[in-house]
Amino acid sequence: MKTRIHDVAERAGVSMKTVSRVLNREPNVSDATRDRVLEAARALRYTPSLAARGLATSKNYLLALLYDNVSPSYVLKVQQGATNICQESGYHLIVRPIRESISLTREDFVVLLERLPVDGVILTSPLSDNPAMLAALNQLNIRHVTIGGAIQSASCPAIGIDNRQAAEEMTRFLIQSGHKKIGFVKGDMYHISARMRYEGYKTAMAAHNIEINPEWVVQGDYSYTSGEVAARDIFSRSSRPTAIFASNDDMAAGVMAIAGHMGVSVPDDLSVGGFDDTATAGLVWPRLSTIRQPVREMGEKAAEFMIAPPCRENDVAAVNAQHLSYEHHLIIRESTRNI
Amino acid sequence: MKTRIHDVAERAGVSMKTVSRVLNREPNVSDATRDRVLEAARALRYTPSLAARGLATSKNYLLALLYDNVSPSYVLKVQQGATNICQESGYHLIVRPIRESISLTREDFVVLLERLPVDGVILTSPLSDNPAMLAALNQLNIRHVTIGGAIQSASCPAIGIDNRQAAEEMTRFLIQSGHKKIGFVKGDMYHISARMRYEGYKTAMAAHNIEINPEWVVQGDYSYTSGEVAARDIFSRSSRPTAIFASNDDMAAGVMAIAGHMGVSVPDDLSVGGFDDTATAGLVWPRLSTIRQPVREMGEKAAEFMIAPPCRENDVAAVNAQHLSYEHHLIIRESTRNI
DNA sequence: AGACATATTGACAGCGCTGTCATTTTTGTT
DNA sequence: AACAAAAATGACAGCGCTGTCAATATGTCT
Repeated sequence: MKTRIHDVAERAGVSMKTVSRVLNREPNVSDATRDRVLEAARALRYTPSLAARGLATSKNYLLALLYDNVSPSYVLKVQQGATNICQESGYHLIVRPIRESISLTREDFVVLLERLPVDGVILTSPLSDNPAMLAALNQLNIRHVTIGGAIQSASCPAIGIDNRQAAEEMTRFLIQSGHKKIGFVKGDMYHISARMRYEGYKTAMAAHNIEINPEWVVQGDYSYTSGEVAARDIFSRSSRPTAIFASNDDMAAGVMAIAGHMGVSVPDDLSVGGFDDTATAGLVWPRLSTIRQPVREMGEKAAEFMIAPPCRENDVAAVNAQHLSYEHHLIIRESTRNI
Repeated sequence: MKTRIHDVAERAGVSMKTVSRVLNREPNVSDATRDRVLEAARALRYTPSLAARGLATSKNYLLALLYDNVSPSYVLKVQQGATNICQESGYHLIVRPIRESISLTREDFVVLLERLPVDGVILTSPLSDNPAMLAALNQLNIRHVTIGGAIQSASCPAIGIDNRQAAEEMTRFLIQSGHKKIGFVKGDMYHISARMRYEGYKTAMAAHNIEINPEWVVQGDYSYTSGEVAARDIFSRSSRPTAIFASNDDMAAGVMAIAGHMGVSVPDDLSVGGFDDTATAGLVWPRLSTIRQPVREMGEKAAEFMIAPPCRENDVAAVNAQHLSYEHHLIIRESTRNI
């Protein structure tokens, strides 16, 4: 039925072990032998059995991507990046949506992780910053990497962008476009990113000596609906801002919908800034000015970290090299304008 | 380190095989023994090794979800449904985005599938209808199920909705709202769904003796951008329709964006209908009237089909029972109105 | 040429589980 | 009580691969 390593060995006239060596790119195989083996393998269309290999090496050749509740296009981009890398290395990516992760305990996560036969776990925000999850991972001694969570303070490889600086940049852009009355819609504060983005907004405002009107700063939760609620809230105040910076695209889209509904024209009466450059940003009209993160690349790097051999415990430099902050880009579209 | 079945057997005072029987819910174990084993397993926090089990049974306990290029929220819902079921049965779901699948040959797919160590493959549209993919699957004798592809004619389990009837329903709804000048944006004709939706539109129009103006029927490819292009095209004609039925939400959103841009007010000057009820439908303003598919349930059913023991070859009834057409729902929102 | 170091190769056990089949225990029947 | 039939249990091999370590081939240096 299925070809086994034994068949390849026979055809190439070598031992199984030698075939194994060639297939795993181990050293100490003569070029002639290597060629012979590779050809035999190709001719027989041999693919090694993951299960057998896993049993022998006590590896699983599987990574898990865990996510909760973030925007679909974000998750899918991470997924795409991670599978790209997995593919190259003979790994596979298994996915697990986890709903309402914030209400789960460490024990819940332990149970979940115990039955996940993987060599590494990729966490996306808000799981990236979930202490119970991180504790469970450490307890079970499972390698992991976070995307979009805290970076400097992380005790594991961590990948993201400088949310604070990016938010500062967007805010500065609005200010330089002539806006002074700038509202802000906060994201779910469970996400470190939400806190950093808020910080960035405040920093930029302070740097330009613009006082923040607290009536225009509203708590959201990163959902479209919360953006709508926030916008209704802000528009019901005695005075209105000329710009609103929503800390993600979905909320920005919510703001725009309500603006449209209330006869506030974007961008003529109101500039709206988003964050993430998800699919949403290009779907609304006018299209959102936003901050782009290189999400696919981040997914790739995360998988690379999990597949690469673990670096030595004491190698501080190597560990620091796993705290990776990617560049972001301010994308200017039609939802913002000079005044 | 990790507990093995041997440890559990020792603790329960039985043989390994008996533990195995209990864990796999095999018959012929006395209740007393079963309880003892289960307790021992729980106490030891035993989880079986997928690799070892896989090697012994020549199963992989993995399913693959293959997708190309459809809307992220759609894919994610299928994913969610499928993982739900996998979880219950100790399976795991591995994902594989496949880009530009239409340009790949059977041989490409064979190579791809050969290194996918899975027990079953779930295909979403447009892969569901890709003959090269289906041929590869059959050649390698890999179980598979399609979602959103052809149903009656499928040679494998197939899950979907009656696209034709759903499109007919939407069209009828527009007609009954007083519209006669109804345009249509076709989807990518590689998708069977796109063809069926177009059929449904034509059927409904014919049933009401309304002649279709070919100037208002434009080819799109299911993308947002193609919706924009289509709208520009339609609006540039000598006369304009009062309603446009775009055969998915993304294209409908594109139509709405261009309408907004050209001063055509939705729904006052133009009603717009979408299809799929993806996240997009709720993100645009006004929100789209559309057709909802029970996507999560479809993902669940697909996984169930792949996990359940294969039905006997000659059991025609059982095979037909695997051609499953789910109910759709017409969702009326603000993008359409009576005239 | 001989002695050693080094590079290449192979034999074999064993990873943790389940299938097969033999064995023991229980149940049912007369 | 004796026996057959059925239920419960266990011994053991082997799934396909790789790690270990021993064996052999090749090269290098006096």
